[in-house]
Amino acid sequence: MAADQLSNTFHALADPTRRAILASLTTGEKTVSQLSEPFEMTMPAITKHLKVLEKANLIERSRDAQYRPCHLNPEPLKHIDEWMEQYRRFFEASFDRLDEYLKQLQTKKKENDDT
Amino acid sequence: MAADQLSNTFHALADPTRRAILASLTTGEKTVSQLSEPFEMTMPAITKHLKVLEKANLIERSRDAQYRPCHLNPEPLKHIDEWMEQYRRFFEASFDRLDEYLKQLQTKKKENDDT
DNA sequence: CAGTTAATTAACTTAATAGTTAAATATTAC
DNA sequence: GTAATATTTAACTATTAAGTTAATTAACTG
Repeated sequence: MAADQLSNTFHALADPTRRAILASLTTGEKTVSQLSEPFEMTMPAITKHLKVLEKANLIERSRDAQYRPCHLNPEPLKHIDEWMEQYRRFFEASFDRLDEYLKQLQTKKKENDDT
Repeated sequence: MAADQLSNTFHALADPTRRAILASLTTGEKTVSQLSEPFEMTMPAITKHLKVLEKANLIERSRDAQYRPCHLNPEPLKHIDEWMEQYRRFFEASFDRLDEYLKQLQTKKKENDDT
């Protein structure tokens, strides 16, 4: 695998199990057992996937008793988003961007209304 | 490699040579020789990279005499952008999105002024 | 300290990647 | 039809990836 960080990140994302793990971490920290629960795969396999995600800097780990909780680090995704910028004009009209922004504002508004 | 399209796309992007090829295609169609020119790599190696990009549907090819020109297909990048949506809130404040939209509007305006 | 739970490491297998060189194919140009 | 150019395919090598089972480490629990 190429040593550059963008390649590491894309490589880490090129596997459905790893993407599912990331998605699972959007709701907060999880232990390895919790993360492995949805998959028909042994724990060592999950450990390896976590190593790939960690190498790509997409997750960070801590220690809590026997547990090694993981949490999401979104930074590398931001870099992908920035890399994508040079291609946006090829697949996206500028007004779609506004649409999206307005949708986000509405979501924010609802969140604020709720609290 | 996993069979799903998103995995194929991420895999194709996980190599600096392939990303450089894509970037090169943003300025228009190129032949294989033209694409291989910047790289210290044999033609068959480039052919293989093109096959990976083609499998990911990131490029399309035609025939022009001996040449097999390639052009960019941005569709899979759009899918990545959509996939990314679930993570944007983790790395991006909503006003960044507005900033970007306004920048795009300015660019469009300039383009229109020029023509 | 003995036992249990959580997670990792080691050793191994199988398949896929990324590159090479040499040969083959397709098209044009004379 | 022969030669030249552009590109691909074949055959091979070395490395990495993704999974397994079995053994090990780390920390808690009684």
